Amino acid sequence: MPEQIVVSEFLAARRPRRTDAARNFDALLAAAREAFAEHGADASLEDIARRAGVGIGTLYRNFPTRRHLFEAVYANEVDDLGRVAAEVSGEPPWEALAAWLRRFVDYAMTKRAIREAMEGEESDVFLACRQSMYDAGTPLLLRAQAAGEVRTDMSIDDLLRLVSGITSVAFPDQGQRDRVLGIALDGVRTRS
Amino acid sequence: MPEQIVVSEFLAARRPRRTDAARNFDALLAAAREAFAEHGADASLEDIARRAGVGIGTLYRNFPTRRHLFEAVYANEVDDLGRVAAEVSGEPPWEALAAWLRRFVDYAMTKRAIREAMEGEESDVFLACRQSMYDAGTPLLLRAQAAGEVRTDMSIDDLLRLVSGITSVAFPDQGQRDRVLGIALDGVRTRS
DNA sequence: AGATTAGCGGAGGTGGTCCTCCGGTTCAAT
DNA sequence: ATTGAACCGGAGGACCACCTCCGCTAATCT
Repeated sequence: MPEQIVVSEFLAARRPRRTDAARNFDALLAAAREAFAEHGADASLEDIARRAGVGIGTLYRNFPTRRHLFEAVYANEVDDLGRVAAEVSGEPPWEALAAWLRRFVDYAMTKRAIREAMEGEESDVFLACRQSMYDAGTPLLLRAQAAGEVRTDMSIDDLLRLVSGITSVAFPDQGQRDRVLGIALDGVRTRS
Repeated sequence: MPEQIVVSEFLAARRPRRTDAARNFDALLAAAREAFAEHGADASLEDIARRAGVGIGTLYRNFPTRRHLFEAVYANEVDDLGRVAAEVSGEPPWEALAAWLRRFVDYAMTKRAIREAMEGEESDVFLACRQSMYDAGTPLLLRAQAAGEVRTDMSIDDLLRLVSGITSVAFPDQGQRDRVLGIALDGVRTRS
């Protein structure tokens, strides 16, 4: 099992074993994901508990601090990203990279949160997550560069910051977002 | 006098005539600019008053609601942008556009705020500001397109959203931000 | 200089969020 | 079915931001 699963293992370890407790844990995670997507990283914790149909005490038992909760949600998303990278690795170099990046954009929750996570103070979990994202994307980038499809004067860090910037801006419709992302990616490709 | 000044006229009309009041007004605007840049659009109003060395009552007298204050700061910035557009209009097409966009990025305050202003509900002032920005940028874009320097399948709206996306992401250092911006702008240029 | 009045500023009421604590409830193991 | 432990949920105190209101201050005018 590759690196990418490490994060969710960390999550699974914290998931309670009793059935009702586990259900609440999942509900909280889902509600938090939703709330963070909507209001950014400082959504109201009491609102999250409400959405999850759970008392505020339960939230605090599972996630002693806002950061714990935030990290848990984030880790979940990042894990998926690793899985997608494996899935697309069969495609031609450029298509694989583009598909992965498009998926990167689609993470609605992470839309706002990823940005706030990249700035700000680092925690172990955030560092691990970022590393995991980089590990997932780097092979795709390197392959596209080796194939002469992507300019060689940029790093995975540059690439993800570029894309997450576009992700964090509001667009009236999805079509425009795709168009603008396409333009940015044209800058990433080598000139023919 | 072109369109761009309209916004600051609106501002000047609201500026008190008494000297101490005018000073407070300016201090509040400066403090707000700073606070919004730092904490985003929901910075604490009491903190802003404190920074300005002014009572909270004074803040509310000048700006009855947070939106009023926000709009005032925003209008100020946008106005400058119009002025810069006029300044660079002598440069060659591509250089003029690029210089203007780079200036666009530099507006630290607007960094976070512009993004939040572009989503969310529209107000008259925001619409006017956006329009003013578009009015300033459109001639530069059209000229660069006419000169065959910029792809013709994108609008000023696409362009500003692209750039403001990059603006809203945190970068470890200014150099990386410039590099990434350069890459995105390569996507904007026509292929030679 | 004195009167006038615009403007100041902060005390305090309101409401929302954070987080703790513990009496009651529900699960699971026997 | 019973029992013990794990878990639930929300009442409540601390805190902070918002915004109003009004007695006081100081700028402007004559």
